[in-house]
Amino acid sequence: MLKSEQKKTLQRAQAICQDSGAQLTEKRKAVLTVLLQSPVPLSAYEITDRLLKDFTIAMPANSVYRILSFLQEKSLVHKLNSLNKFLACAHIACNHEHEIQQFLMCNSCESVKEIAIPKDIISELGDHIKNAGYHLTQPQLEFHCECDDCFAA
Amino acid sequence: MLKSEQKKTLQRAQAICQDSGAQLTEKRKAVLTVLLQSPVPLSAYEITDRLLKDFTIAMPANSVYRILSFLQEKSLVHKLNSLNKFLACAHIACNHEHEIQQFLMCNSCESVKEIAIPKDIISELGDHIKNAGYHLTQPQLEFHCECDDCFAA
DNA sequence: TTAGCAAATGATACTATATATCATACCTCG
DNA sequence: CGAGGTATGATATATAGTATCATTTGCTAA
Repeated sequence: MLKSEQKKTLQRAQAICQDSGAQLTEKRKAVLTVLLQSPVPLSAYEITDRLLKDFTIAMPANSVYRILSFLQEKSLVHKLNSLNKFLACAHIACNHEHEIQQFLMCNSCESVKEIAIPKDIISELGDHIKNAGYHLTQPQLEFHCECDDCFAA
Repeated sequence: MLKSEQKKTLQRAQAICQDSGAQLTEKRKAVLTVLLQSPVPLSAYEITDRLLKDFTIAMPANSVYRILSFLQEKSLVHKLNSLNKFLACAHIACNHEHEIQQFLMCNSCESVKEIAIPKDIISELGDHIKNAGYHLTQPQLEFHCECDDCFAA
């Protein structure tokens, strides 16, 4: 992510926090920045490492998890449940409503793309699930893929 | 799962192993039985507990994981990546080809149903993913839901 | 029958992921 | 200033998973 883009994103994040009466503290901002700078999702402990190396911040594990929870509540960060890793939301800076998230994860290079599956496909899936006796509540889907580059190689 | 059903399932599992020149040893059978008897998916350590309580087998963690890997290779057991838990394949006894698995998991009662999403929906998803620059490799999908009973309550 | 090999399991230690509990720091409002 | 809330830290522990090497077991071939 470009520096200028990043600055704008952080400003927008700050605004989102303030709207709900919360504060984007320095530490929270540092965690978010680490994720914004990473091309791949990071584990909580990897975030700890980066904070130390890049920001000289020694943050204990529980604080990292607490801050990640906070950022997830504000939809600034997502957790990839199948990888136990975290990534910054790709849509902080743009203004569109936060919708359901789906993730495409490359098994080779670990890149992740956050996409929105069209409503009609989701609702088809929802119908199918309903027939099986379940109700889809939080359709965060994680697709294990290969990206075009890795696929070609 | 009924006792009689279970016996049949274990016989079928044994046959599946033998077909590939592998053995369904007593310990492997015990792990599979624990999973067959559980209405909810279990973590590796929960399996350890059940083995001790129900079968008086004290199995170290690494053996449990090794056996689970073996059973996964034979498609007798699946892992729910978003929960770090394991469950017996619902289709051991029936003869149809093992297809791609999808799972509906109830957030409340933890019940899991293993379903097959129609090919055309999957391929719609696949097309959409291709447009985003990725190739779906292993479409195991895990849907976090509520089951009808819990939803009604 | 038994030496020898491969497959299966165990012992042990360790790494990685995550949470619980209580203490402390630091604002802000009266 | 002091009370109360929000944020963070210290510490310990729970949970998930892996690595390495040793031992057991059971087959196979002389």
